[in-house]
Amino acid sequence: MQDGTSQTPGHLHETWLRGDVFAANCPTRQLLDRIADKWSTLILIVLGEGPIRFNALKQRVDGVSQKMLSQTLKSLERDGLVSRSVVPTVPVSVTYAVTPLGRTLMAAMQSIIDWAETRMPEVAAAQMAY
Amino acid sequence: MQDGTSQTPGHLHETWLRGDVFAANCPTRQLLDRIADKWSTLILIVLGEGPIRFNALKQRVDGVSQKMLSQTLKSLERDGLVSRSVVPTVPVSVTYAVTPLGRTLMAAMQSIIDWAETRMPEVAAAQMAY
DNA sequence: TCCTTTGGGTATCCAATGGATACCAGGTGC
DNA sequence: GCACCTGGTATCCATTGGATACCCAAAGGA
Repeated sequence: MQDGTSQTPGHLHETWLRGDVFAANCPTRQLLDRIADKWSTLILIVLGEGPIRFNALKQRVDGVSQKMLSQTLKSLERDGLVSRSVVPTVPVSVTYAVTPLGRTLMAAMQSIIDWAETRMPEVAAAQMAY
Repeated sequence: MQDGTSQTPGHLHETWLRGDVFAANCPTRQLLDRIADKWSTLILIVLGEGPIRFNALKQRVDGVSQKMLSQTLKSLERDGLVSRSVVPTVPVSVTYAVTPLGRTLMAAMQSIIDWAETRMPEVAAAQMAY
């Protein structure tokens, strides 16, 4: 099937302005296609506190299923944001950690987190008023 | 069914710790539940360039369906991030704009956009190498 | 010996979400 | 009368996500 919108027959190649988020080849768009889902960001934030094993991570990220945790970690690993290391204990334990690249992304996400902490009450109020 | 924390969507106690992203009542978590989908952020960014009509917006956000555009705009409006104004031209045109609150969110998102523009090549490279 | 537990998953099934398409209102120009 | 505009809804179907069951291999208990 189509990998999302990555194959848009575009008339956009030469003239793409800064911040052309609408175009499928924009880096912001590509980033969002990767991490703008319910779990990726949460997982990254928890991993930011330090390396953690699969089941511990599952407990910290409230509500995530094993399936989605495994799947999301795989995709974060493929993107070079998270590293996976198998420790041959018994039973085998698997530790996940944020890579240096992932850590730079987390730094950028901090302003979003700060916004949420200061402004979410206003959003909640707006929704009540609606 | 041993988890015991599986669902408490409605009422949240005031005892949430700072940065508890794992808990469902954390503000960051709530923000992500609202805007961490494929279209919300893209739509906000395009709206950030100035007020725009429905169909124009649909053309700028490459690949969005009418259904999702309409739905996402509705939810952004409910959250007080976007305003909707019906202009009685003929045919009726509907203009969407970012509210002041929405604009503060966009400011916070700017660091993510900057990250994407500088670091996405590394992500792409990581994926190739995988 | 068999049974259970433990960590880190997969396999399977089913509900919810997203996308494509068709249709609607209602005013305009042809 | 008919097609066409904008800004949507209604409908159908494919994909995604969640719940649950199961798997592997080794340890530990009865």
